[in-house]
Amino acid sequence: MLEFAILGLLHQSPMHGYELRKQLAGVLGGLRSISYGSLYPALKRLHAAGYVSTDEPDPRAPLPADAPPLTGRRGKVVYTITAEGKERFHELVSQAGPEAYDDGGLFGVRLAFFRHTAADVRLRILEGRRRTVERQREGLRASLSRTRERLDRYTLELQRHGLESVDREVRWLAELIDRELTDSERRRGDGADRGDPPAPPGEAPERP
Amino acid sequence: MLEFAILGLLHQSPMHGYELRKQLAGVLGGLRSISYGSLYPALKRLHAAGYVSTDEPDPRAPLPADAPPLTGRRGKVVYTITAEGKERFHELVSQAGPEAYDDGGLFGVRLAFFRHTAADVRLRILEGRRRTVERQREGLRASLSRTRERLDRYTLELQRHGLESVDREVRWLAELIDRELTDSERRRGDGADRGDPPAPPGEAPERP
DNA sequence: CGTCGATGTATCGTTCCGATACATCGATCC
DNA sequence: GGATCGATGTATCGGAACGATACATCGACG
Repeated sequence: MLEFAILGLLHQSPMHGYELRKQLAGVLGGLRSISYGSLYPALKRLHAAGYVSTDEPDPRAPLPADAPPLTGRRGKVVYTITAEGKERFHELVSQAGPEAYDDGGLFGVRLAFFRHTAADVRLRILEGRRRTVERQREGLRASLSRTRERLDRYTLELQRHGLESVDREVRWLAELIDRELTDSERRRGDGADRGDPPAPPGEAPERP
Repeated sequence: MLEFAILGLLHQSPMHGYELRKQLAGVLGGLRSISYGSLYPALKRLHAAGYVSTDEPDPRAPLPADAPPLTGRRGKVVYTITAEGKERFHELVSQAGPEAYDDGGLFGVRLAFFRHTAADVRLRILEGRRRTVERQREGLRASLSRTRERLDRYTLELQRHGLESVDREVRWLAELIDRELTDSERRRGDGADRGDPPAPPGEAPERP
């Protein structure tokens, strides 16, 4: 999941790890942040795989068990996506399998980078997500109506609130799907009538 | 977090690991389930700490690198909470620090076992949770109004939906707190007027 | 009688998190 | 001038939880 998000952000511009973390929190809606204990290992993996490059060309002198103070020339590191990284990102961004929508976290990240995602893939992910959440909702409904009498009021409230949340998410997804369909239809119409380019919708208009 | 939930469930009756997992999923509202990769290590920890006991008295014969098929007499194991475990649970259930409400997952579990929690602790946890979520909401609002123009419509939708969810949670918590206060007042009144026992509210009425 | 789904125990490798240490730099305060 | 404080910044450690998987038993159903 992090792999996708990091490549997506670096795709826009090179960054420090610190900045990466802040952007990530912003994109995910502020609730879900990520910790350094995930970020730096992930960057290391991406670097090892050749998907990102650093400006500092590995000043990793061994110095084993040296002076305990260890004044270790801690320099700032700028991470840049490589050509292979961009390729990898476009490969990831065009996947629409269950892994893209079964996990809510990854789905959020996918949605945040929808502007790099083809229209048909967008639609498949949204519909997949809807089905997943609908199934959750049905399970929840069944469980609730089965055990309503045996639950104390706190557990009941918890489940009621959870069910309402899931319900709202389904409606939200339905709206997104609707808009997606309307846009694609309008785009087809325009394309046939006037030959407009099929620009992905929702792109922030460039402000010169 | 698991420690609390497991002890809470075993507090009601002894169970197999499998049953434990199902109950846990039910209590948490069906969305958040937990995997065996968490459950069995957690049970092992609790067993090592002396908080739960098993019926099978450890038939762990060494047999190192024996026959690869290894027909290993896999018996069912019933986990039972010990006296130390009950003590531990009551210790945990009376804590109202930030750890009880800063993490949403743990908060959910705490709420699910509110019927074992004293009224003042309940109130402190609910109010703490409300403050936490309110802070999240303010951060989200600020971030959204700051960056509204630069976001594409998908990210915007993501944040809008997130904000609405958080908003709903705040209102939900406010309702729970209100009820808590009303009940405690009513309870005081009843106690003074008629000497009713201070039974915790919301208990499922026993059906004989 | 076979096989299929539910019940059941358990581990492996991996991802991710929380806490923490260390370091630099600008602003603000006294 | 200098002290201190918060933001920026890199990094690791131990542990918690996950997803996938293997293995095993058993009742039901065709």
